[in-house]
Amino acid sequence: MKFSRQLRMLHPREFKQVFNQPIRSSDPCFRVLARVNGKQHHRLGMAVSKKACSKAVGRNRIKRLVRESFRTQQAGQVSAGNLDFVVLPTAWATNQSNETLVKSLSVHWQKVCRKAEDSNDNSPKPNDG
RNA sequence: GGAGUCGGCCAGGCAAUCGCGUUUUCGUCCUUGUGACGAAAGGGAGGAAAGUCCGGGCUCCACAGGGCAGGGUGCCAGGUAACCUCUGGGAGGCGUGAGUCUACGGAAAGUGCAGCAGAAAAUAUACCGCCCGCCCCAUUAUUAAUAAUGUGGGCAGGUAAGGGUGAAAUGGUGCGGUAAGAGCGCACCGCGCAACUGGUAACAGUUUGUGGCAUGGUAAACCCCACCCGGAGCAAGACCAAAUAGGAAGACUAUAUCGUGGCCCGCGGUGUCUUCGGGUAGGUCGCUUGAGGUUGUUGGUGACAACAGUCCCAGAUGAAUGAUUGCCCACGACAGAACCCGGCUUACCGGCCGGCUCCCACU
Repeated sequence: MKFSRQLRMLHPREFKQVFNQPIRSSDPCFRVLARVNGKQHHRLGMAVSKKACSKAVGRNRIKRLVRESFRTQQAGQVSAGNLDFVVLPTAWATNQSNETLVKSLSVHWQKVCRKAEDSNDNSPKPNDG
């Protein structure tokens, strides 16, 4: 699959929308936030802080892994509505191998999509969990 | 062969599949454009891209001008757009040597500073000593006065040889000299000044003359001297332009105020008149052809320069340059361009090449 510029979130206001009322998924490596975007495709945004990784080389590595994972897995999946994803790596992720991070991400994608479908089905009812 | 020293180079490789920017070409579509989509081909991080410590280019402020303040540089010459820890040379320190290190101008313009130790730390001084003289004491000689002697005491003076302190104590060694001593005198060494010679110069000298010898250290303390430095930075700056708002440009000019930077001068705007276009979000440019790389020739010890040929080698902007698999090996460190160059500094797994020095062995 391709990963063109249209599949990326480019403006601060788009990030703000996701931060507003997101679907969450987190583990020691990443926090993933998502929200239905009402477009023809999923979109990806990243926020890799200097706090998470002080070296530019490390930040680039994480961003490339996230993009690659998104491209190979998420773009093919069909869910109730297309989503905007924002991936926030933690400082812990800096020291992990590529393999570990890729595994972690694929779990996140599935989890977020399932949650999105559930909330779409149950949206009329209040959640009594 | 071993030890060392200096310089240069590389920064895992190959293949397959998938993917991201960029440039060019071609095709399709339409709203005919700096368009969208697709295909092919080319190219896609570093030696430090880093730290932002210096120096420039470039942009705007006046064409960056005068003065004060402030800052930088600091042996000599050269190279450079400019700076430097660049190049060559000099001096001094270290090393057997190849080499290497040096904030390396001025302390007889002035001011300041120096713990402990030591007698004394800057107009030299005199603690222990050494020595002359006088007085007392003791002993000996002597009739006494007196004289001589002293591991003896005191007073006044002469000394800086010797001792000890310190990072540093007012030239060193020897001989003469003297009461003891002293550049007091002499020889040699060292030092200062002048001349001469060599060198563009710093500086040097088996050279000559002269001076008995002075001006201790510290200027990464103030300072003095010489030379240099305007400020801000690509979020510079230029252009296109929704919403919104009513100003903007040119000419002339007293005060006040702003641009303007640490300050003053100076310069430009706000004021008046004339004429109609200005501008935030966002976008485009700036943005990579350059003090460029590379090959050769010539000049130079060299840094480097000149000429000729040849090449185009990242240009992103929520920010591309990656992932997976297989094989090989030395098993892969530090680390990611953000306007561009020249240096410096710091980080770093390892590997390769060359010059030179010393030691050992063999011929």
